[in-house]
Amino acid sequence: MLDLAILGLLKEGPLHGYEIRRRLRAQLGMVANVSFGSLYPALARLEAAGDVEALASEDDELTTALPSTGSLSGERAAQRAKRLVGARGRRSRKVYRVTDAGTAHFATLLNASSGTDDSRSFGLRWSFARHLAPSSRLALLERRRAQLVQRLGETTDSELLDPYARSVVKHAADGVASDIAWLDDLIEAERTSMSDMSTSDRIAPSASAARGANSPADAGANN
Amino acid sequence: MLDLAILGLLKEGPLHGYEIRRRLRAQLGMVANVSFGSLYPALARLEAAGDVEALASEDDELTTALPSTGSLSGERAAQRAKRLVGARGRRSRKVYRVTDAGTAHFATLLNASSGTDDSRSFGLRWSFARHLAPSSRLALLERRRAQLVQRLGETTDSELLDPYARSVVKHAADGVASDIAWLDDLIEAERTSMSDMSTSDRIAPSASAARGANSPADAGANN
DNA sequence: CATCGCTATATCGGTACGATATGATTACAT
DNA sequence: ATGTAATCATATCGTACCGATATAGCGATG
Repeated sequence: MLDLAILGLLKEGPLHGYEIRRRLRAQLGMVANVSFGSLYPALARLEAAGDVEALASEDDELTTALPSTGSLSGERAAQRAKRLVGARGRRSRKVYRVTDAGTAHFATLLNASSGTDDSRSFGLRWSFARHLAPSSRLALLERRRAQLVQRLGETTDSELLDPYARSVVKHAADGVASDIAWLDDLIEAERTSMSDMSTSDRIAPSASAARGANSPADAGANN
Repeated sequence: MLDLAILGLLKEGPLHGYEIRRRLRAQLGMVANVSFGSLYPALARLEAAGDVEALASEDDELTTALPSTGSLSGERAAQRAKRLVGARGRRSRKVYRVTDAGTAHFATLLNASSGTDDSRSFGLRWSFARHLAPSSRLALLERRRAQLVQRLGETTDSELLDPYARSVVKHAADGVASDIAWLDDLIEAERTSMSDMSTSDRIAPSASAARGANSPADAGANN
């Protein structure tokens, strides 16, 4: 569940652990709240499995790609270059790059029909939906919708609970209903996108639900 | 986080593990989805800590208090009573009862201002809010509200995300906003309840937000 | 210059989950 | 009646994640 986030971020370029966490919290902080205690073991696990590999931390074009560490303005850079000989920066940060096996593993995780189905897991999957084929996207949405409908059906909204507990259950059920409505919107958008793709020209640069997504499908649809 | 649920359920009467899980999923399935792999270790942990103690499984007034196991209609009951001599039932189920130390621990957990603050933790806490003093209830609500407001503020809703990820972040932010609105309603209800309590008679059996809750405050307000 | 804060990696203990094993009892079909 | 499927009930194992903590280099502030 965390391997997916790491591999998905690393697909856009090599990063080190601290920066992975920074970006995950900045961009997907609402969805995945990852901590160091899980991130570094996950990176070690992925490296042992051959899904990622550690670069030698050359920090040649890495620091230029990371404006966050910035504030090195000329004189600072010279001072730093004089102090740090060769290939070691502040604390020898380990920069990871995704391998081919890691790309395959990412596709497997993203496309997996089983696994845990809590809201954070789905949110993470859907935030990488640009790497899925349109049919897989639709399947993922409808699978998730069926799960939520089942959850709503299992709600007993019984009156034997005190008002506080009942309030919690009611609010949670409202949240699930809101999720279902959201999924319905997404499903409709995906459907119209697919029909637009099939009926119009191959290159239709506007009015698509997936506008702005590069490489619309690089993970095979295995179902 | 699970100790709270177990102790809260056990406050209403002794139960065995399987039944604890059954009730938690039936009543608070939206909030706490507990599994055996965490429930039984938690029970053993609580027993080792002295917060609960195991009864000898007499199943005299326990099975009568559990209509779920039912369908024992006369003849079945006689057959069963003949078969099972004395104090052991189907699989020697261990019935737990909360101790005084467990009650104190429950109050501590419920009243704790620190600890994890995810939505499931708060939902569980609030579903036992009848055991809190009104001032503690209000403090809990406003603490949670401040956390959610901060979460919303940290959202960057940046446009550098692709439409799929942006949709997830947007929907999550909407959910947080909905939670804040819900909390505002609860805060207002608690405030009016407190002012009603202070301005009207001591015994006002109707028009209270906490109507139906027995023993309105048995956990001390420690803050 | 000393201390604080940020960057950066790593480990530890505890908590929770899913899968699985085991066994006893009940329901149901053959 | 007998087999067999389902349910009740407890327990354990491996794994994942989190919060707290340790360590350490470095820039900025006072």
